[in-house]
Amino acid sequence: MEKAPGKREARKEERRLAILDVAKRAFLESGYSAASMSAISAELGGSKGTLWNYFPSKEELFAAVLEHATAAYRQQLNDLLAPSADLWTTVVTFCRSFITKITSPEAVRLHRLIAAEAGRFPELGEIFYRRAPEPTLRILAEFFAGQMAAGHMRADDPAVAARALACLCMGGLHQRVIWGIAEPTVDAVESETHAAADVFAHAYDIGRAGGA
Amino acid sequence: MEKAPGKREARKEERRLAILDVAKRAFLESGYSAASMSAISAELGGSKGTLWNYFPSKEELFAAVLEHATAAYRQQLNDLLAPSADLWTTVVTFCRSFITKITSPEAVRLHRLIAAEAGRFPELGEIFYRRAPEPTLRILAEFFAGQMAAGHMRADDPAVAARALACLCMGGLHQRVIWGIAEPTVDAVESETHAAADVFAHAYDIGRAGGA
DNA sequence: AGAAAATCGTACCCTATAGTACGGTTATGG
DNA sequence: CCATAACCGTACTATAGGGTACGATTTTCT
Repeated sequence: MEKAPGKREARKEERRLAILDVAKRAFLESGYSAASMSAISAELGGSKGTLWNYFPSKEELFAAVLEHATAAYRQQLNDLLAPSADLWTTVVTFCRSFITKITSPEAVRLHRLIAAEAGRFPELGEIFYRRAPEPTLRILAEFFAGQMAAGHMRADDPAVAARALACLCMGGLHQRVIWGIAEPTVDAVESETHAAADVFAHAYDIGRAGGA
Repeated sequence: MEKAPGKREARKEERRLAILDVAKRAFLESGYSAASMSAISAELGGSKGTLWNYFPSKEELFAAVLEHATAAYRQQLNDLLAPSADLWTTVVTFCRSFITKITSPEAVRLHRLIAAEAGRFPELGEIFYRRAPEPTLRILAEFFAGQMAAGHMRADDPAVAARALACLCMGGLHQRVIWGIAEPTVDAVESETHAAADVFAHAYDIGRAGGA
């Protein structure tokens, strides 16, 4: 089905990506209402006609931007679970990576934007959820199911365990960063990581390496 | 210090509250950018001059609305911790009330608005945090400190325990409601309540009443 | 009653913005 | 080499929104 690219299509795709990139910055920075098509077009450098040629309205550009951004977000969340020697280390490592990702400036802006517009663009929350939190929870749940079966942690509903760990990672520092009252410094991430992992380990009878 | 009210001041205050009420609806519904001063003034029924008489700019009206709304929000969060016969029941009751409050339509809209604008109005997140999450966490932490001292739960940092419980209540259903992909039905709240309380109870060695 | 403050209605200014129109220009494909 | 599709620049429309100005009117304080 894939034909030889052809310079036409190649340039079009490249341009499309450039537009999405500029528009993404604009929307993440200012929100939907405050971002301006004219400004996006100006930063792109071409004419406004061209922009409307690619995306026939502000809403459709916005939808495309979110589609693209959440896809990239998902990509980043896929490889967070890296099994280590022991379960405790795996959990700590996951928490650290996960908290680091979700408190990164771009992730925070994306989160804000989605929360802000979820009321007026109902599909928006769904495409985000299907792409980021849901797969992450699924991977976690599958992993915990195996660990429970192997007797490395208390047996219970693995989906509940997955949600619990995700909650513990998202509720504290992440929330405060979103509210703009905390910075995701390395120290803050580390402290949050250990608090989350600690509570989780106690809840599911996970032994700490070194026997603390 | 408080002088006799005087009809002048009384009417002024009343009018001020009416403005805040209308403006609150507008901002919660549309967000800062999309809400319009002219529309607010129109819904109020007076002249635009009067509106600008009370609040000299859109930004100041917005700030006043948030100030007022978060104050009300705090009021509602204060009485959530109602000690019962045993600790397990207290925790479950708290989770249920807390989750119910934070998933209510108005709380969700407020949350969205604050998340959306925290980037551009840095003080905003702070006034919200100081008024709602922080007092709640403090009350929880004090309560847990007492329970730990009495040997009713595993002794640990009570602040960490408070944060953990709050995270467990905010991470699941609440997030999905904010993203617009879940409804805060009674059943959903109940299920979330028990999941959160269960994990917390295991993490802190809290015995269930009836010995499950 | 009379001064002062608040309100009203309305018209107005200025700027910004989504979106259109169009004639000229450049690149691509056959 | 030529038709065609994309692109550019620019000027333009229409609308809306924040904020102001001002004279007329009502309400409150003394």
